[in-house]
Amino acid sequence: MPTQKVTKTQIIEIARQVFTKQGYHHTSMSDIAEASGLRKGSLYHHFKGKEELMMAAIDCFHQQFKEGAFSALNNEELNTQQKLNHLINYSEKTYLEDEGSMMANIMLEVINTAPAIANCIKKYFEEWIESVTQILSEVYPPKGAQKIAKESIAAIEGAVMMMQIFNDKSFLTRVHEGLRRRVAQDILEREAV
Amino acid sequence: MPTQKVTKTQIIEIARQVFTKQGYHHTSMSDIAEASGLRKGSLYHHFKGKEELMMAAIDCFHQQFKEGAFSALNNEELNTQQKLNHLINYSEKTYLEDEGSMMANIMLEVINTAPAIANCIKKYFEEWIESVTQILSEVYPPKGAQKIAKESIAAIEGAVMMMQIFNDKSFLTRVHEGLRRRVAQDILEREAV
Amino acid sequence: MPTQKVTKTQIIEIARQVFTKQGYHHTSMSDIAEASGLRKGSLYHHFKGKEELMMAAIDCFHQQFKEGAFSALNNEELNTQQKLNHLINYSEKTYLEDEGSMMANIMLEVINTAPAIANCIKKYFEEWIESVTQILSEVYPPKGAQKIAKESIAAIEGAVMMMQIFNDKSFLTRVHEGLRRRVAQDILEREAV
Amino acid sequence: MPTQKVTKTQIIEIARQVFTKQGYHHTSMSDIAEASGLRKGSLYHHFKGKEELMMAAIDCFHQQFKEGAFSALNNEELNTQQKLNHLINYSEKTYLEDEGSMMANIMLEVINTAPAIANCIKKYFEEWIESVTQILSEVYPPKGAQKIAKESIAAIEGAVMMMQIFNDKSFLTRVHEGLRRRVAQDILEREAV
DNA sequence: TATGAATGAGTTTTCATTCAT
DNA sequence: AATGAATGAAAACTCATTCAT
Repeated sequence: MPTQKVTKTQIIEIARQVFTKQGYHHTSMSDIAEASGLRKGSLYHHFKGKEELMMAAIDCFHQQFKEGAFSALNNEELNTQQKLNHLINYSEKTYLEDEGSMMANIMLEVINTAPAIANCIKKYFEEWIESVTQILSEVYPPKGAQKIAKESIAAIEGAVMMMQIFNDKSFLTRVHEGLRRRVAQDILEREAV
Repeated sequence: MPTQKVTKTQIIEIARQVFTKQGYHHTSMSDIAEASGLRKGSLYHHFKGKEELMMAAIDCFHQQFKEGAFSALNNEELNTQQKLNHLINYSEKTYLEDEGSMMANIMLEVINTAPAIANCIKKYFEEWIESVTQILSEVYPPKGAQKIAKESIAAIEGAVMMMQIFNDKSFLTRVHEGLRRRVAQDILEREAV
Repeated sequence: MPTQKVTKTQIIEIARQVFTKQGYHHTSMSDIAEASGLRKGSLYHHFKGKEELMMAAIDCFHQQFKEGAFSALNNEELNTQQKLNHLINYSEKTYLEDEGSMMANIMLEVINTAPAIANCIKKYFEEWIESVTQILSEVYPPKGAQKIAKESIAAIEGAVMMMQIFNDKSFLTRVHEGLRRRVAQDILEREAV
Repeated sequence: MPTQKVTKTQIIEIARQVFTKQGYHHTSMSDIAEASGLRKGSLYHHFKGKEELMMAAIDCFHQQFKEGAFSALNNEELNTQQKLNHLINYSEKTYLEDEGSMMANIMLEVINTAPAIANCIKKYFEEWIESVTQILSEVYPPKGAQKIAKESIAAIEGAVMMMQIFNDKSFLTRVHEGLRRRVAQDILEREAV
């Protein structure tokens, strides 16, 4: 019937959840339709196709992550350690809540099969690395900063994966705890100099 | 009089490559048939179905990893550090050659959609963790050994993922280099005690 | 307070163009909506459905042809040759402008699939033949008049088709030129008798 | 079931008939499947898609026309008039049997919507014109030969269309009769010179 | 063994149409 | 009048699987 049943934003949020659980290729438009209470055809009123819907879900996550995590970056009231802790805490919270990393899960699936989507996700990781690098540059030399940023994010993604595999959140909490400690220590050392 | 064109082992090896590139759900039996020079129907003489073929590929990889990596475990001529370095080297070599981790790629895809396969892969990771833990137990207390094993493997898998995303092997080489250094240092310290 | 954006007549004219280019079955209501600056749903305020819209376009063309071509029929100031030349000129002009014959294009498509539309178009051709026959009857015996009328119209439609296929207007201009010459000659001969 | 039910050639022949009746866009793969006693999916075992099937039907018709009509061209035992009469007879017979011209019907539908198909059909008309031109060149000057060829073929196609519209075969028989007479007369005149 | 043919269930997508606002 | 949302039916196409040869 012709009145609005679900907003576009709601559909995207639902799609995000379904895609996170089932992956890109194994999620059908029917699945998302059913989950959102619409009929298959109605989805095409809001999105040109499955790919566009997937990218909308990615952009939605990216945007939220930006606002939630990267926002601290430009907050001048926070010192380096506070900024990093904010990022670490936000990352931990998000991945725990989602019980996995949509970005990683989808990425591995589409990297050789859906370049448009892969590109979308790549930008997310680039931006994440870039943000962390930027903060770390306040205490490390540029090259070292980027190296640590890459290492840390890789470690987090690896931990999220293991968390999913073993259904064991300690993988995630430990990496984040480790990062927090490392940051504290390194900053202490720098300041001592 | 149809003579054997491709051996079962060859098919598995080819399937492993295709699955690694394209994932489980996006790889069709046609894809594998084409890649192996057979027709679709012929695959069913060797495997009951797609799932069995996938699991054969997983088992094959698992077996190779076992022989290649875990073998060092029981070699009494090697000391702890040598054993660990062997493991680290083998891991690095394998992931570099495959340009990705089939186990991780497939796992994330099937974890909620194909439990039989997921279980198969889970065992691989369990065994890997177990093996590393065992070696580390020669120098660390049991709890700590397992913790480090989990951390290290998570870090490696995260690095493999990033390597794929950014098409940059340094993610992988750096983690392995880091592990080598850590092992050397830790063992030195223990021995000093 | 929705004010009128496009008149019904304008929609029909636009539909006529789109149908001429793309045919009946391959033209969607969306296509026509888009071309006319309306949304799909709005078309249904003016027409019961696609079929009615198609028939409106046909009727519109038919009406124009009637006024433009057949009008000469009852003009008592014109002699037979002038009437025929008027018809021939109008036909040539119309088909050149439209770069094709909507009536023919649509007819062949719907003849076995949409009888209501087919009937509509059939009437157009009947009327056209009838009109030409009527004029020709002023110089030919009735049977012969109809025969020539049918032949001429068939020749024109065949030429329009070839014009579209080869994107070559000479097919059309030559047939019309041939008809003009034939008319002139035949009438001369009759008068000589 | 896995044994062959219909040959590829039979499918093409059936498709040709269905396409001729219903046109390209309004014929679904289901229609053809049903008409040929196969299931929808099975058609894709023989043809990559609808377009390929359509083109196969076109090629089949083209080939038959070539063998049936154009063959006389190179038969040195026939004189010009005999060759032309063969062509005219074959054309008449074919269009009467098919109760329409698939080539014309489909062409008008796809000319702006499926260029690959349009091109296929265009080649058929080009070849037809070329063949007639070649024979006519034996009695007419080259330019005149081609002009008459084009005119004749356009006239035939127009007549076929009218035959379909009015379900009246006399359109077709008369054009062909006219052509036969014209040929006879022209050749007589030339010989008189 | 190998394969070509067939199939049913499912995929993404299109589309004419309806209707509350 | 206009429109955005919704929908059911059907379109083209895919694919894992079966089986006679």
